[in-house]
Amino acid sequence: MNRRPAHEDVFQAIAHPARRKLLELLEKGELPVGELAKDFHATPPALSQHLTVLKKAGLVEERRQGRQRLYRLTPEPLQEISDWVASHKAYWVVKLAALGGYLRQKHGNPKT
Amino acid sequence: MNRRPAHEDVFQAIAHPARRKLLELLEKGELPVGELAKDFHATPPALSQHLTVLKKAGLVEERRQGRQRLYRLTPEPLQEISDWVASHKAYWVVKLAALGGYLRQKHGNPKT
DNA sequence: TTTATAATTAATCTTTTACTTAACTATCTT
DNA sequence: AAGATAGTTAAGTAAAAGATTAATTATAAA
Repeated sequence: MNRRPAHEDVFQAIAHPARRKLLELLEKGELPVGELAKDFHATPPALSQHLTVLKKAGLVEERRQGRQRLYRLTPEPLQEISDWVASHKAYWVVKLAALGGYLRQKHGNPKT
Repeated sequence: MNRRPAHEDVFQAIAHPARRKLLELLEKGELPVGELAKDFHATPPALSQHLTVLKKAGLVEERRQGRQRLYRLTPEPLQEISDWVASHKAYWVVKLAALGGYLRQKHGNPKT
């Protein structure tokens, strides 16, 4: 069945809030670990390990410059999340809209 | 800082492929556990435990009918995923488009 | 060349996750 | 009432995830 190993799974990678934060920080552009560390309450090894997870999931790439390591976002794998959301959202929307309709009937017309 | 406990986190809940599959199955409508089990290679307790995770994340609700338990999708918490994707996708798109541009320059014009 | 800096890797520990088997609860059928 | 059915809860275990401290690598500065 060839399932992708958990440690390369993008759903898994974004499951931890610390890693989502890292991705968000990297939207500012390529940054050295030291910069990431500033906005981040964790020891250097913990940070490094989270970055490794992101790297294995293909979400970041690393480049060395002097003694710094610069990380940049490579967002392509996030497409898988986006696709999953998109392919199911159609259903949710109907579902949630139906709930909205129900609530409007029940409580009056908050948002005609 | 009031972080939501991991066992109620929707990102965590959808991180496991088995749970994503359950959500997808439930798009067909409310179903008893036995129906879910058919499309699902797992022992009853394993299935039950995955359903519990989904329930704690607010993604499904359970209703008893005779000796069956019917589960239905309550997709509202998935909005958090959708919002996260939406709020970052703007950035990815630029990033990926830029890469596309780069590739076009480099390899000729696959998709003017 | 020694020392400092930036960050990772290694080793270890704790906690959480996922799964399993066994026992249990509730309902339905006979 | 005695099974059978549907599913959960409990208890135990193994593996994975996350964090920590200590050791290591590579580069830069003194």
